[in-house]
Amino acid sequence: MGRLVLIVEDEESIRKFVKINLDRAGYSVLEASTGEEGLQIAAQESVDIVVLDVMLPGIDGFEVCRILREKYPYLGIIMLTAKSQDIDKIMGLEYGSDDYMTKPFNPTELVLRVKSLERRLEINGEDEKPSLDFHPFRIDVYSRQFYKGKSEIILTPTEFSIAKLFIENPGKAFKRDEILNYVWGVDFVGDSKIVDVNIRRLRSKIEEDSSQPTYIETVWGVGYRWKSRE
Amino acid sequence: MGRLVLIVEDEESIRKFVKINLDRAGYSVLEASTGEEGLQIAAQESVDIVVLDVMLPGIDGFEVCRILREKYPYLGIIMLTAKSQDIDKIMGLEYGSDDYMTKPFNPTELVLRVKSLERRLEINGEDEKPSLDFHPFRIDVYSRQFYKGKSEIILTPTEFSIAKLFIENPGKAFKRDEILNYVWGVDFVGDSKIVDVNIRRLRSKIEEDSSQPTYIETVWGVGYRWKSRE
DNA sequence: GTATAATATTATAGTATTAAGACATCTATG
DNA sequence: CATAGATGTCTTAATACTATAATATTATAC
Repeated sequence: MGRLVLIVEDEESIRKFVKINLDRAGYSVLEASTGEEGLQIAAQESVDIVVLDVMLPGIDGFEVCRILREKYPYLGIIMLTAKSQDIDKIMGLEYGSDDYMTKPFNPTELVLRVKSLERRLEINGEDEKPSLDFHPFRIDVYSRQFYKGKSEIILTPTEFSIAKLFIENPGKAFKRDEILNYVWGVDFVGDSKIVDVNIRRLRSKIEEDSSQPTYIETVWGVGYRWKSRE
Repeated sequence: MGRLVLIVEDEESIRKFVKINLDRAGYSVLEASTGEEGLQIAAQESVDIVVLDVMLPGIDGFEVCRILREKYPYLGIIMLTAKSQDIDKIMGLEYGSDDYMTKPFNPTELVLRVKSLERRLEINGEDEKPSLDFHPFRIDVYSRQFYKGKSEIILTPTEFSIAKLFIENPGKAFKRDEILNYVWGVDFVGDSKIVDVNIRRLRSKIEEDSSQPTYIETVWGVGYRWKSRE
C-alpha cells in the first residue's frame, strides 16, 4: 500500500523536488509550506511519514516535531537540518525525530531513508491489516471501521456497505439499481429511492457540508459517483 | 508477545518520550511519577521490566530498586542516572539493577537496551509461559487462568473460550456466527443470541462498568470486537 | 422563464438489534 | 443424592436503524 508522506518545507523548489522523487517511488505525497499548515494536514489525513524542515517561518520545525510526536506516536519523522545543528538533540528525547538529513541532500538518499523508516515502522508498529485506502478515507474491513483522516466515523451497516462499494470503485458512476443490488441484494422489493435517502445519510456523516458534497457526487439522471482524484 | 514495562520518572516530558518509543517497539507501557506510585503499580500489575530514574521526589530510585529487587527477583530493572553517579554501586549487589543509562540518552538506544534485557530475562528467567498478553489482561492457556493486572478473574469455560478468541484477535470484528462456531462448534443447534448472553456475562466480570464497555465493543449489526488500542 | 423530471431533505412510524434480567435445566463434585 | 455453579432459553426493556412518504429544492428541456 502506498504510504502517505507529508512534506513540510517553505521553499517551493525543494518541496516540489522532494515530492517528485517520492511520487516516483510510489508514495502519495502531501505538501505544506508552514508548520501550522503541516500540523493541520497531519490532523486531517492519515499521514504515515513526515519530512520536516527545521527552518520554517512561524512555528519552527523543532516545535512541529515535538507536537507531532506527542500527538501521533506512530508517525515517522525525518528532519531536514543544516549541517551545524545538534544531532543528539534532534534525535534524542528533546524532539524525538526518527531520522535526519543535512542539507543539501541527495534526493535518492532521501527516498532510501523514507523507505528504511517505512520498514522500521512496519516491523515495530501494528501489523498490516487489509484496509481500503482512498484519501482521506480508510476502511478497515478486519475491524469494520471507517476513518476520515485520523478519526473514526461510526457508520451503520447500510452506510458502511455503500461506502465500501464506492471506495472499492472510485470514479465509477453507479446507477441506483447497481447500488441497490450490491447493498440490499437482488431480491429487494421496494423503491430505489431508498438509495437517495441512504446516500444522504452517508453524506451527512462524511462530507464537510452535505449540501455541497465533494466526495459523493450526483450523476444527474444516472446515480452517484465517488469523486476520484482531481 | 508485548511485555509490560513500567517507567518511573518524575519529569513528564522524558516519561512521555520514553513511553512513545517503547509503545512503538510493541511494549505495553505504564507510567509512574513517584517511587511510591511505581511500587504500587508493580504490586498490582504483572510488570516485566522497570525503567527507573534515580532522582525522584520522596523515595529515591536506589531505594525503589532495592525494594523491587527484593520483592520481585525476576523483574528487569534499568536505571537512568546522571553521568557522575557511581555505576558500580548501581549495577552491583547494593541495589541490583540489570542495566543503566546515563542522561541525556537516545531513545532508540533505550529501546535496544530494553530489548536486550528482555532477551536475557527470557533465557535465565522463568519458563516461556504460553500466555497471551493484551494489557491489562493476560491468559495462561495451560492453567486456563485469566488475569486482569495481577489479580485473577475466575471465568467459566464458555467465558474463557470467548475471552481467548478475542485476545488472540484484538481489533477483529467478529460476527455472532463466527463466535458461535469457535466457542460452541459448528454443530451447535440453537439461537446465536446465546452469544449475546455470554458476552454480557464476560463483560460483567472484566469491565469496570458493564453497561459502558471499554474492552468488548459492540459492532452494530455485526457482532463484537475486542478494542485494539485507544 | 416555465414546466417537468430528478434529486434533496425532513419527519415519522415501524422494525430489527442489542441489553438486561429471570428462570429452569443441566452438570460436575463431593 | 444434594448442592452450587454453569448454561441455554425466554421475556421485557432500551436503543438504533431504516423504509416510506410527504415536501422542498434543483436541474434540464423547451
